[in-house]
Amino acid sequence: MRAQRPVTITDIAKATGVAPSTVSRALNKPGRVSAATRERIEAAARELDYVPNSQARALSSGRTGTIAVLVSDVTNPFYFGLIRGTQQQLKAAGYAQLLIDTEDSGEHEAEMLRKMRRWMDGAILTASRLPERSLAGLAAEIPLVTVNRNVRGVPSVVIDTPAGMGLAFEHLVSLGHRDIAYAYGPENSWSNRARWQALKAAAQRYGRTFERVGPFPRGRMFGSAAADALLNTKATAYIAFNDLLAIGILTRLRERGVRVPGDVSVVGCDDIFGADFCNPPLTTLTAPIEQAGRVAVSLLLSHLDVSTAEPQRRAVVLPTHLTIRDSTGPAPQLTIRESTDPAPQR
Amino acid sequence: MRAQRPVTITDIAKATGVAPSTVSRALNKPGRVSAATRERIEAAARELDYVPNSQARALSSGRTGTIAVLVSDVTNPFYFGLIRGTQQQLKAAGYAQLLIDTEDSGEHEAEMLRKMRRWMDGAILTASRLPERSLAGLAAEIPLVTVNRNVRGVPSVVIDTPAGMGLAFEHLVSLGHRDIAYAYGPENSWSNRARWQALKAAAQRYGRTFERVGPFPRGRMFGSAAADALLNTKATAYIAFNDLLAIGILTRLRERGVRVPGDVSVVGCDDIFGADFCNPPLTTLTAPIEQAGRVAVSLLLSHLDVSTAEPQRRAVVLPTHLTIRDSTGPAPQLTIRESTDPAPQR
DNA sequence: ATCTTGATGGCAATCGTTTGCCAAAGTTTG
DNA sequence: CAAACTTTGGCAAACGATTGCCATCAAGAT
Repeated sequence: MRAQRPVTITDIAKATGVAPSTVSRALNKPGRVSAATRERIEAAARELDYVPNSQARALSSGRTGTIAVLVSDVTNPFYFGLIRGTQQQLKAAGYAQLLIDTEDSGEHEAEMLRKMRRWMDGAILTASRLPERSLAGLAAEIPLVTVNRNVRGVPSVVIDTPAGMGLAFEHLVSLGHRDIAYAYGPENSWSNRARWQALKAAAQRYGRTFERVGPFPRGRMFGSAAADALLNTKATAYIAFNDLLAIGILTRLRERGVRVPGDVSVVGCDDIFGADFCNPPLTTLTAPIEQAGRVAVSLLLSHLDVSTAEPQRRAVVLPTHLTIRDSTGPAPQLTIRESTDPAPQR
Repeated sequence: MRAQRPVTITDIAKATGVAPSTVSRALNKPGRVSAATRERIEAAARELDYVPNSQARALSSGRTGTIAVLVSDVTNPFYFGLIRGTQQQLKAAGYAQLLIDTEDSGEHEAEMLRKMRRWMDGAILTASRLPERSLAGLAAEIPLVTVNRNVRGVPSVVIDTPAGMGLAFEHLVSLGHRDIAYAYGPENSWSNRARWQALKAAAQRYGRTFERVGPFPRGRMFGSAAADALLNTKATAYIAFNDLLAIGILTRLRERGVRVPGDVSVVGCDDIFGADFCNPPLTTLTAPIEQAGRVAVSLLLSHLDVSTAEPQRRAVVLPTHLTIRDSTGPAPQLTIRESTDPAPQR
């Protein structure tokens, strides 16, 4: 009712009898005007319910107060925590969050970034499908932080799932599993490749045979294909690219009458929403997802402020831990599918 | 690399030898300039990789090309589909989506809306906690569309879960359940109240006794309290405010050794991510959530364009359907907790 | 008493785009 | 052929804030 025409800086100037520039300074550069006038101006601003027009501000100052967060698929539960983390931290710093769904396409991602580079002060790429060179090039134009993607020259926060993979492997080995298989995720996922590499290394360390099925696209529904492929191996324990896939695998195994963890064990990755109440509850590598979002924002914001100062481009690594639930158990004494195991213990 | 200083409309004007105003018109009002010059200008724009500065545009035209979507909690899976729906439709219309988490607080919601009213052309309120009068007042200032909230004068899209409640009730009755209880959700939820009302009406229609426990706050963890409270009633079938609560209830029942659906049946609401793979898979009222998001955007956008034309404020109602999974089954012949049932069949 | 200096506030340009208004064409009509 | 329109393009004023530069004034130094 009250706000017919929005209150501008000029209205405040008129009300207090100073120039618009003084109002601007009083509100933004505290030291630049005398305490007395500043207080008068602040009072008037409050009184008139003044809200700065960010468009106008952006036009002259060049900063928009908006940070874009790009996710490859808003409906992927992995991003829930991430989004919440960024949201928290951004709000605390007075920034708005522009959420963009790149639909898992690198081109789409690049186009969005180009189209919107003027709308935002910086961007957080939570699952970039862009090649390294494009990323590095983009980073030269817009302040960027990547999550779970490590590119030289671009600050990043990565969740150290690869290290966690060692833990998962160890866990399965300690349960007596000798043959372990990995359900490989999408080729375009950096995390997937990193996890696979880590796992291969772990297998080598323990001298275990190790297979891989896939790649499988993102999404729970492909768990069926993955489960079938996994059952075709001689493995008794499966590690899935992520929880979504793992849950899909669990569902399919149940359909096919394979008991978990009686016949086979399953380990997921990320500990997303649902991992704790699926059937059976999933043993998984718990990632500090929300924290990753917060850290990514801090990183970005620190780069924004001291843009001219030292480059301070950092890569933050966040540790994970293994959460053991009911989907893993001792290896079956006799493999249900094959009994061929004449090989010595090691 | 190429884009040192961003290309402006003036650059194009210079390149083609026309005035900036002509460029603006060529790009925005196709009919206003001759086809020949327009083509020349478009070519130049393409050539120079021109990206309009939305801030400047917003400043003079008053429209920002941004729509805010307010959710009460980004991590609530209910919003996943919604966000995806709005995202789709907004992108198609060339708008950007500004996602805002109101943290389930009406004050926070109002403040955000106030602070950001200049950043956006309109807002979609997916779970407003604001009182009716505030909402109506706000709608006078900013184009608004509500989801699952019906306020006079504010266009809305509501998912007709109440009608679906009838279906759920019927389903349980047909399975032989005579005593049904509702796990009441948060008081500040409009949907919750609407569902409760519908259920009461259904109970009356069927002449069944009907109890209610709660209210319970939002969130899965409160399912434990709800389950305990429900077990304290003589009901053999439970309907939960939403799936999140239902899943929590399921978890607790399992803990307490109550079999579902052997001992009691459970019905949820919304069919969120997870409802199909929890243990046991949840019978629930499937809501067209994603569609709701899309419709909300269309509604809002249509209001934006014809602001001066007929008011055409509408309320769209989306139907739901019952998805029967494994959490509901025939009523137990003999209640496990009580055997007192001397009453005649009806 | 004069000069320097620092604090304070105002003027005016600027950011990039849109849009009302006007002028110069070209086109139709009587 | 003149009058009356229609196109088409340009000028210049917004939009609301920021900021470099200058003017003023008071206090301190000489």
